[in-house]
Amino acid sequence: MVMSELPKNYDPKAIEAKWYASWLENKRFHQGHANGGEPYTIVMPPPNVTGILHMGHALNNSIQDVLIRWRRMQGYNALWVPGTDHAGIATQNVVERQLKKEGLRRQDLGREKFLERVWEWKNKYGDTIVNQLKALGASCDWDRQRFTMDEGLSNAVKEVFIRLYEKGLIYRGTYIINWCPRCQTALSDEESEHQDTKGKLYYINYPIKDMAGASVMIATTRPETLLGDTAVAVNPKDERFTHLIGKTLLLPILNRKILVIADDFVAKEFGTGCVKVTPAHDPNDYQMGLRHNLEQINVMTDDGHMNEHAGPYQGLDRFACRKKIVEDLEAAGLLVKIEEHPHAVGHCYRCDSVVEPRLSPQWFVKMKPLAEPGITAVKEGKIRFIPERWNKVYLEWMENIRDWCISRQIWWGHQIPIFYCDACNHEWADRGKPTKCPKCDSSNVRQDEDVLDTWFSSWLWPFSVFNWPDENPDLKFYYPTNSLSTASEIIFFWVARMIMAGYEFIGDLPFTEVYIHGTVRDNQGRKMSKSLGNSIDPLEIINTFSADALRFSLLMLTATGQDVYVSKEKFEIGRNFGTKIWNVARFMQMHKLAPETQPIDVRAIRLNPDSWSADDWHIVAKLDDAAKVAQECLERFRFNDYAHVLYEFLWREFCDWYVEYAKEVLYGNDEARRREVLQVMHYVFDRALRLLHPLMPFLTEELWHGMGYGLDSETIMNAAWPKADNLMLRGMAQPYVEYVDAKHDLIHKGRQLRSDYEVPPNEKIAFTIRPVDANAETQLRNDVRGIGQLLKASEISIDLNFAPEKAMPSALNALGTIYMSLGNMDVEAERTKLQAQLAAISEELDRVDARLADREFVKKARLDVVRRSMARQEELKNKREKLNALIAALG
RNA sequence: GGGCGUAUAGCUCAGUUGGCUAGAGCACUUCCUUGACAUGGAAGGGGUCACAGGUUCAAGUCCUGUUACGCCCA
Repeated sequence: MVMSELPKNYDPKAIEAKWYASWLENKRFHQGHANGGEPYTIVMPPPNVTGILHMGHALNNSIQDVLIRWRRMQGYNALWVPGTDHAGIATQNVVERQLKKEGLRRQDLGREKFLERVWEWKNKYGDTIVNQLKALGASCDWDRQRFTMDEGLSNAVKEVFIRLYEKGLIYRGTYIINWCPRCQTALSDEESEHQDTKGKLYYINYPIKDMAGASVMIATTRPETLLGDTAVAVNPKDERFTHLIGKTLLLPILNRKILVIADDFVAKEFGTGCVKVTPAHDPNDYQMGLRHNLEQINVMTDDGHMNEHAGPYQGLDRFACRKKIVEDLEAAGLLVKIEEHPHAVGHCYRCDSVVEPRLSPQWFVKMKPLAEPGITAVKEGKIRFIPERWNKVYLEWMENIRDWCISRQIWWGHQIPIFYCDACNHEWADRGKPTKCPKCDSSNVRQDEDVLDTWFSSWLWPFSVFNWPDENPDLKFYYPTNSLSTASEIIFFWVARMIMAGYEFIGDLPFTEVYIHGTVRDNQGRKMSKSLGNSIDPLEIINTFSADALRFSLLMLTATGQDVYVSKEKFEIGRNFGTKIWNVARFMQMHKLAPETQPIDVRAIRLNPDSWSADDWHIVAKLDDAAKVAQECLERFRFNDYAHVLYEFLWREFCDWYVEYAKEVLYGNDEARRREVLQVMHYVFDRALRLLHPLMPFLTEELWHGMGYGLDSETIMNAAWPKADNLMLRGMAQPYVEYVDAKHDLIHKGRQLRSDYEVPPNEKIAFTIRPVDANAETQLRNDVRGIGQLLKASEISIDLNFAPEKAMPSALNALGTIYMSLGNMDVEAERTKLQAQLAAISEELDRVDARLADREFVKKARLDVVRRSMARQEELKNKREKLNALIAALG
């Protein structure tokens, strides 16, 4: 037996570091197509290079690690591909902040030098989160770690852009886009986050030209944009205003002449029914502008200040301008009123600035044609969201998909592979870095300045990590991948787009299952965020408890797809569980066989069921149950139930019952029994460790070796996943399982008697059991010592004909009636107790009687339900009879 | 405005296709340092399953409505 002595205390820090290093050194996570087998693939949602591990990452990556470790043990060619995302705006912001401390702007460095700085930053800090994932125990194939801006992935991006461009699905156009004045770039619709804001609705009079004193009242939430108004619109069906259509108004302050137009878009109910039209600053107004041929006047600069079209307000910040213009309108007597108006305002998802809808020339992807196959795939169930409800959210978005603004006015990212010839105005896409115009041969050639949206590289992730467009065996083997685990926030940004890219460029779906986990929140239900200061640092938890504790607790608390509320104390669950397992392992090690006997080969245990006690059968059957349930839970992404079943099995069934019961044997001197009980323990514990391994990889690996279950050259990572449903075993075990469950109840009842009569735990006391029948008698007789041990009994008598001579505290059980010998007892208290039980039983019996008397119930309920009711009725009647007898016996 | 989610013990949550006496962890009460473990053991208290209707032999579970909170989209 290769068994090393386990130290008294578990030291997770040293052990976790040791095993992770060993796994890496032995390339345990590495996989390739050449190893064959059935592939099981997960691509990790690439965290931002600027990222630091938060609870959301910890949860998501624990989930993925559980899945991949489980499949690996099942014998799949399991591959988990990690990587990081260049996170265009976020990373650029970080480096710009750094520059600012040096008193520099990126423009001071110029594009090339600035990019050098970003790469420097990336090389220095970009692996922070990757290293944190290692502390978590993530079993990713780090040899395959990718970065969205590495050479291969950049090629994939270029290839995709050019294919779409040549297909006519990428176009450049001037439209209203979401502009972040702080980041000074366009954003996609998804990157503009709507936040409910307590805004105001300003009612303003626009004087009618040549009609002194007459005016039209409009309502707006953004009064500063009136400087760019080129019309006022009313609904043509709105009789209140038909007389105004065609009239000329004087734009307040600027006194520019604008017309009143009629357009169906105007909602009669909103505001005053008259709306100002600002084609350069509002998407709806823009459309209206096109319909009516209105001028588009952009009144703002890139950084959110008013420009030369803003007249006296030029140079003011947009919000300062809002304030000023309202004051001026009031002074001019044109401001009618201000109302509170809660509404949603777009905010930049990177810097939280208020987004400015603004007319701007940008690149777009035409999405409708790309969406079609992705819609079909989910409708036909080829791709499945878990929980299912996300199907609807996804389909809703896909069916109403809008074109994707992909150009960003930043420097860090994939530069758009479009080139312009300034000599002949030719525009073309190019995979290389052309220096000459292919049309006129001029060298007056420049590349488009913009870079692509970060998501334009992430949407290719499931195949670009396998070096697409290069056709290669890994790509063939591992694509499509299997499970994708991610948060709901990212369904539109990423999941939907990956599906579209998969179909468009590979002609096949990127994954078959999308598990959407919940959001990690604090105890008050708030999202964890830096600004709220309510985040719990996973690394701090790993430090105070362990990575295993973090993983176990987190998953134990996460019901499928529901949000998780965590606080530091909750991680004690995992820590305590780990300690419990550690200690039971130490207990097993304490018990050695006599030195002259052949040692147990824990790696090749040959069980002897012929010599088993009921408890041996019971624990082996319960292990089989646990394996079965664990398997089902993992297949259905029910991680909390998976954690729970192992917790229950190891702590309750194994430690609390089986081990306690085994002590009677282990401290005895029947060597054959000692041997077999130890064998059963090792058999069960080995398998339990394997079942637990995906959740608590470090502790299980340490114990698996410590107990001698694995050789130095092996790892529990590759040990076989215990198969469940040993039908023959289950059939044979069934009677024992029923008996032992009843025995546990009997012991519980005995302990209740002790507690009821305040017998101190360390005081031994005699019990007598009157079995219900001869069969129970035999079983109990075989078990008296074990039962006595758990009841702390001085003596246990089994007596089929026991009749107490004087009043004794007693309790009923399926196996018999248990009596406790007490010097002198409070008869009245015992009577009260038994009568309370009798009342409860009678009450329930009445309900069951009534149910069974109901013909409709008997006729319509399922057979097994009726049967169970009848069995219960019998049982209750029985119990009532016996309780009456017990009460009578009290005298 | 539309959609989704949640409401079960003091707290945080499970509860699968309706069917035994609604469960767990934490917290709480009492007792216990017995030979794995006090990061532990034993026993216990605590629930009108948000509210109002309905369907059904049977509803925490299904349907309708109401309220509260949260999220997403416009």
